[in-house]
This record gives sequence, structure tokens and C-alpha cells, in this order.
Amino acid sequence: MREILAKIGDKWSILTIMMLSGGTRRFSELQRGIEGISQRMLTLTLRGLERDGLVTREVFPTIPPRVEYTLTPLGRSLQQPVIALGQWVVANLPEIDTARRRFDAAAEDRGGN
Amino acid sequence: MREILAKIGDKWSILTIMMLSGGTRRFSELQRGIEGISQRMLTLTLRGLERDGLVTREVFPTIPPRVEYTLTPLGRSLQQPVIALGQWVVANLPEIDTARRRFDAAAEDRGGN
DNA sequence: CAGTATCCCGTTAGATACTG
DNA sequence: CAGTATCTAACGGGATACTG
Repeated sequence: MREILAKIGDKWSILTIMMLSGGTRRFSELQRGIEGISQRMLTLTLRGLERDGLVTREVFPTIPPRVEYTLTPLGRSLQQPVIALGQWVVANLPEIDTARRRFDAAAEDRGGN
Repeated sequence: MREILAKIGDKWSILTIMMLSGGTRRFSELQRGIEGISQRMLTLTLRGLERDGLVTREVFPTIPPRVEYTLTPLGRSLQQPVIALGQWVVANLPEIDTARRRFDAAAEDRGGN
């Protein structure tokens, strides 16, 4: 369970699932949509999701090549929780930021590093 | 947002929040409840959650010392999404496991190392 | 009890270069 | 386009020892 949570909860996995919630996407679309992800990490993330049965990978042998990723039914069942989490983060980002500044300022006062 | 997700999505944070969903807990209770966490990681995780305003830390200057951790309102607002995620994992663990074995077996066939 | 302080190693992720 | 391969710096996290 720890291991599954670590994988599902992984930031790249969450962002990828959020992207795929909008429907089938190509590799390059995902990379453009997920800010900051490297080619390597996108590949590894997609392989992991595929392995866990959350995503299917379909290759079109055209030139140039084209690969499409789609959520499986299992993957879609994960949408609700994951999107809820994502929305929570977006909604509460300002409050977290404030809390951090307060915490850091207090640490500073106590003789911060 | 990436950074917040990375922190929230962290396995220890999720498990800690799940533990604290049951109410206020002492340091040692948390350590016993979260299987596999080290003293160091529990301390670091709690500091992070405290910094982000999700958890409060209350020290009782008794002998022996006693420290209690409680979810803040912000932390409690995170309960729903986090617990939903945890429940999804528990509910779908078998299916994920099956998918993995299938995937690994297929890789094996294709000459997987 | 509830930490803090070190040491240290394995994994991870970013950058870069190459390919079917 | 959609990867794979390789190298390396950074980080995570365990073990251990010490303390208010």
C-alpha cells in the first residue's frame, strides 16, 4: 500500500492523470501540457501508469510516429480522487503560502539558521 | 503547484494525515501507527505539515515530555481528498497487482531482461 | 518521550546526445 | 515524433548516537 500510494501520489502521475482526464493525448501534447516535465520523466511516468493498468498506449506506425495515451476504466475511476486533490491544491495554494511565510518568519525570530 | 503536489502527494504525508484524521495523536502513537516510518522521517514530515499550516504542534512541558499533533481546519479540509485517494488504493490494489503481473509477463515475453 | 545531529548510500531526476 | 541511453548532481531516507 505504501508503494502504491507513493506511485499514485507522485506529482508527475497526478499531473499526467489530470491531463488525460481531458481525453486521449499524444506524447508531445502531454509534455507541453505538463509544465516542467522532462521527456525522460514523462516516459517513465507513462510506463508506470501503463504497468499499473491505468493507461493504455496505442502506437500508430505512421511517419512521423504517433502514440496516443488514454485512461483505462480503472484509470478513469481514479479521476475523481485525483482531480479533487488537484483542485484542493489550487484552491488552497494562497493559504499554504501564507502559512509558510508565517512559519519561516517565526523560525527566523527564534534564531533561524 | 508542482511543489505543493509533490509535498501533499508524498507517501509519508498522506499516511500521516490519514492517521491524524482519527483525531489528535502523540509523536510515538504516529510512529507506531505509520508502518515503516523512521523517527527522522516522521519529524521531517510533521515539520513540513506544520509549516504548510496543515497541522498544529502542542508541547506539554511535563516529564516525560509529551507532544500532540492535530489537524488544523486547513488540514481537515484536505482529509476528504486524501482519504478518498487512500480508499481508492485499498479498493483497487488487487486489480493493480493483476495488471502489473500481466504487464511484466508481457515484457518478459518480448525478451525482457 | 520526543526529538536533534551525523554519516552515508541508493535512488531519482535533470541535462544531453542519439535513433527507429 | 517518440522515444532510449548515459552521466551526474541532488535528494531521500535508513542507521546510529546523543540530549533536554
